[in-house]
Amino acid sequence: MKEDKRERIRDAAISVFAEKGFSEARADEIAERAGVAVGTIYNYFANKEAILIDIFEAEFTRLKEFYQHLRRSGLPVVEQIRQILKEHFARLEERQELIRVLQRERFKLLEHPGAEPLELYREIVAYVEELLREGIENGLLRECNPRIIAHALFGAVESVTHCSMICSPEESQQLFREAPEELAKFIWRGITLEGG
Amino acid sequence: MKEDKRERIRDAAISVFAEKGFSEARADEIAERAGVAVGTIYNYFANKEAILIDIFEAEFTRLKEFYQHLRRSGLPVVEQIRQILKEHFARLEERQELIRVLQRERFKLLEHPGAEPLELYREIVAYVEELLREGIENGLLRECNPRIIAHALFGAVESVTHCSMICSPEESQQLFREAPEELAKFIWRGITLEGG
Amino acid sequence: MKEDKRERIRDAAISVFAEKGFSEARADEIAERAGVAVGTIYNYFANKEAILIDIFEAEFTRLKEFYQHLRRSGLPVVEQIRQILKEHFARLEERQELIRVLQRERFKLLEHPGAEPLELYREIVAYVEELLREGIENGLLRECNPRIIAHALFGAVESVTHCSMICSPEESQQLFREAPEELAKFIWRGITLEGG
Amino acid sequence: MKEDKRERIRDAAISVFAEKGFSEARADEIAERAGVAVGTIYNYFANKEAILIDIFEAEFTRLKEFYQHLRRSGLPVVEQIRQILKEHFARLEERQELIRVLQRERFKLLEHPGAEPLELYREIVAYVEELLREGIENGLLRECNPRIIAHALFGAVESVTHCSMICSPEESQQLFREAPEELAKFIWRGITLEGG
DNA sequence: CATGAATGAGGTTTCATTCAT
DNA sequence: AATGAATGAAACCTCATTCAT
Repeated sequence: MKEDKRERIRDAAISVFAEKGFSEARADEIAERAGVAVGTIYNYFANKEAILIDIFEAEFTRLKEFYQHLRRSGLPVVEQIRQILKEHFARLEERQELIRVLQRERFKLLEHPGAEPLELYREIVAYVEELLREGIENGLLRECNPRIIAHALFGAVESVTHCSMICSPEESQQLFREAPEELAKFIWRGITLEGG
Repeated sequence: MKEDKRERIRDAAISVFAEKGFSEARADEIAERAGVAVGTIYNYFANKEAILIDIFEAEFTRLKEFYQHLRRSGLPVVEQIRQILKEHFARLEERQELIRVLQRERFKLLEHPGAEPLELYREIVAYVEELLREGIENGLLRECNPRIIAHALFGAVESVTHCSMICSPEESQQLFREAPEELAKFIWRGITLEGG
Repeated sequence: MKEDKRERIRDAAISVFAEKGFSEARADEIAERAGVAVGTIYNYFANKEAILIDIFEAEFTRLKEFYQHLRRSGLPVVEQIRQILKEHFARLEERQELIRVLQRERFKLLEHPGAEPLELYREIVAYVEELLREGIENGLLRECNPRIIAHALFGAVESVTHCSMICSPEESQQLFREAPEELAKFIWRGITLEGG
Repeated sequence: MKEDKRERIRDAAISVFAEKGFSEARADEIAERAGVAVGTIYNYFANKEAILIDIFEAEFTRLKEFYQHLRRSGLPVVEQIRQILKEHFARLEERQELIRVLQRERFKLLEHPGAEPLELYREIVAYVEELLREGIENGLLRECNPRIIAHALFGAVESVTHCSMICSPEESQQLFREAPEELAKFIWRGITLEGG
């Protein structure tokens, strides 16, 4: 019950942050959408920014766990990358607003250089980077700068959100249906050896 | 002289927006960096948001012109894409702060659905989309959804900015040197026909 | 308690408006005199102008009720006019600042042509106008344009405020003592039939 | 030519003051309506308030001269009062905006207790007051407090402006036609001896 | 723990006034 | 004398945060 209220506040915050952006989001509105009084927010979070940090931390922790799990799975590199993409798109579909907040407010992480979320983000990218490196070493992927390509991979996936920004809701729906397959192909070709 | 002052205000705004984000940027600081009084800002722009919109509009207009020029050039698709990447990275290198603002505040465009900048952005992506479509029709590029891939292309390129966010200044420098080549390869493989 | 605070803010505003005029009245000073923080004002009123409108509305509603009550009283026209003057001067004595604000800022009502206060003001004058018309029909008052004379009646009464503006506090006091009687006579002679 | 420009600025100010009130009147708009640059205003007036003071002073000086002239005319009291009303209404008709400004901003005079305009205003009322006193002494007017009645007289006349505030332009026109006669009768009966 | 009225620091914007041209 | 861009003090209002109930 207690944790439930914290959850509700966070979800309400996600919804408002996604819509107006962090800075324009008012505590009143978060409280209203969460169905609590403004004061209650401050029983669970130190301040508005703490909610955002918490959102980042929760999602990045979740992602990190996913990657750790994946690594321990012992699946071949190819399959791991496939799983990553699958996971990403599944998450995007089920929690569009959350993903939108993470992308929209990502720059705020820089204001807390030593804090948890940025560190987690680094680790997440590092996992992918290492995966790519492994793939290269195993002769499965082509030679490349794994850090750059790891980011490019994320960038390509995230672009779907930007795309949905400029098209109609109907086009958006179609987009979300086709994007996983399209991007998987795009990325796959981008990183595998010719003829691989 | 007059246009010069407007320019100085805009550049100062870019610098502050890049650093703190639009919402946290204070008019005082923009004025200070521009070397003018606060009031002067409002002789050139209706309000703080108008500066941001102007920044978007100016850059997107510039980009649109570049794309129009490119299209009229009659260069082969391959070469056009090469030029686009070259242009993007050159711009990123010479105006990092500007690019950072465009990426950071892109979501604000949604608040002005009918306004110029969003329309320009649509046109820009549409150019790339059409270029891809042309390449596909000519048998130069593989079959794909050109809209999705157009965005993915942008996303991959933009990811460099995010990458530079999480690494040291030295790593960043190296990154900017290597990224163009790396991304060109990644994208090229991602869109060409096998063995193309 | 809550309504009490709203009241205190309104009264403080009346005091400042009377002294400096609406436009020169600063929100800080209203808050200070009301014994609240600036922000508290805006928990009760949308903005500074809303306080003024509220002042007009409250007083005009009060007046309208007085006139409605009077009309239902069935008193003879003569007595009704006597009551109106009595009421006016009593109100002037007990709430000089309020009356001063109503007179001073009356022109601001024109900026809200369809709003409540102007409408109430119209109704109030209309009551007097009709009363005069009734008196004329009954042969108690001389033939006249009741609308013009209704306004003239108000104007004459209000002039006391202007008079007090240009004389010393001592003279003012004497003025307030003598004015009711003097004006009653003046008005009475002005509207009754010769020898009435 | 020089005096002409000063005049144009003053007239423009009257027009803006009448419309928006002194405090809401912007120097830019006065300049625009006067057909000069903002800076030019300050070559002729020390500041915005000085224009208002000047407007008051000019009109009150004019009025004072009229009253002085009248007094020296040796006309009978009755005729003098008739002339005063005639003059008032003529002025109201030819310079409605000016009259509106004088009435609207009259309270600002209190902020300059020792200044010329308030002094002139005192003198003007004093003339009428004395005229009334003379009439009473001569047995032409009824016994009354001449100061109060002098103000009441002004108040009644000024009420026409307020009346025109709440009615349609067409009603206003009719009002201005009928008011002089109506008010003259009202006032005359209010101050003369019964059967006078 | 929950509430929500109160707080007041702080930011945006306005606009009277100046002064270099 | 005329100009109008530049100035910056000042005012309104917002809204994250607190704390008494």
